[in-house]
Amino acid sequence: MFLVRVAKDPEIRRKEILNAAIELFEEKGYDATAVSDIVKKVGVAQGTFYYHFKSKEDVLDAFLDDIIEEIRVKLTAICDMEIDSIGKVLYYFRVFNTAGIGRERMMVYLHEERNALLHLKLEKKIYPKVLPPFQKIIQQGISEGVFDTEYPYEAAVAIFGASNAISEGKHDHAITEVTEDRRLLTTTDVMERILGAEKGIFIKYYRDKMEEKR
Amino acid sequence: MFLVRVAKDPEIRRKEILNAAIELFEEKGYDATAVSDIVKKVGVAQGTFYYHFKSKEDVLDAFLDDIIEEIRVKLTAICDMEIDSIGKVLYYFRVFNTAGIGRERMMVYLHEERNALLHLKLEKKIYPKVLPPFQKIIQQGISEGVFDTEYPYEAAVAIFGASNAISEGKHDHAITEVTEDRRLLTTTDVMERILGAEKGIFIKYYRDKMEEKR
DNA sequence: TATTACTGACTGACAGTCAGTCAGTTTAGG
DNA sequence: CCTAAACTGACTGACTGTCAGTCAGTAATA
Repeated sequence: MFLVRVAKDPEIRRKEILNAAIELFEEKGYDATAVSDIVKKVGVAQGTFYYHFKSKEDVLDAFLDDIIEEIRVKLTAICDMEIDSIGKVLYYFRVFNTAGIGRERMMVYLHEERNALLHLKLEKKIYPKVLPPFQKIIQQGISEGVFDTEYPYEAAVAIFGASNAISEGKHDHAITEVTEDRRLLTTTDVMERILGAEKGIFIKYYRDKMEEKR
Repeated sequence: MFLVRVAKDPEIRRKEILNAAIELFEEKGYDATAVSDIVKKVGVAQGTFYYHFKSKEDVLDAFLDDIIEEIRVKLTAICDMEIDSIGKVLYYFRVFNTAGIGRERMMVYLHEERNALLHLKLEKKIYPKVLPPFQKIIQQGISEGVFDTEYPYEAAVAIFGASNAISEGKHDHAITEVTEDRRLLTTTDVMERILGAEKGIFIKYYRDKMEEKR
């Protein structure tokens, strides 16, 4: 038994392998996906994998870079919009709620122990991409007079940390049952406080301008 | 070559294995520590390991349970103290800054990729232990009239998320250089805002009552 | 013909298994 | 009360299966 050997443009092959890997990562998790599974799915030899990727972790990095680049592009677009800072903050968060596989599934997925490495790497890689533009939005808000903080960078860091913790709590350790509505309410409340914004300004803006666009 | 076989009280043996494992985890990281390394260090056979532990992950869980129990005991003590909520909050955070190997080393350790599983598991396990008592402190503060929030639980979650994010070295790419002093300043600022406390109240209390005790 | 893409058998390291060993303890017969 | 047989459970270490990663060689292509 033998198969015809096909040589493809390396970029094409690389994509093939990467896509197969991503599908398997989403299906079985990173740990449980063997390199032999990936090459079987693509229909190439094990060596081909290592011709295109340095290691199994290297594919993971490529996967994460894809996700992060997708998000970065969207965020840059938001920063360049000609709207006020409140709107930008809300758009900014909408990107996270819809990015990648979709926040809900993504969140559960990231918290599975078989994806621990993926989780850690994503966190490490995404913050430097996301925080500087967010800081700019906050500074815009300060100029506009709607935000008031001495530490715009740390405010950005704190908001991401806090909102992440609030929405993660849903999956793990919530005492009170957390509805989607309460999550929105508490997250915007915390954001307003950290940014020194008028109480209720985000929720008001959200109800007026964001919801109608759904 | 042969060694005398020694049978010990299972609890003793278990501790021996656990301690050796912990030392190796701290030295080489979780991933890089092989079960064969652990048993070599204790001087027992591989099978003995699996007589006392279900799996390699099982030792990790035992290790984490140890750390968490140590912290839980300290936190409970703080909650039972007869002092005001501001003091309790500050003591609460001091426990985290000195717990385990020491915050600084622990933080670096946890962010190494070879410890990704350890990191994720610790996060998952520690929050349910830490948040409910912290919520109680916040409620005490509300009764005392120094805090003002409608969402004490989410405030607790947000504070942990935010302060973690600020100190976790997500500020690797910070524009301003982050000193220990700035970290304290920004963290207390964020806490005050989330809790609706008077501006500067934590820092003032810290400088007055906490620093003298060092 | 040279270079590039690819092959798949191979290696070494690892987590976990298992049939069997042996020191100590309990039981039963004298 | 002694002792030998039966039993228990901690322990052994060679073994298995799986996996990431390697490499000497082969086919396709420029």
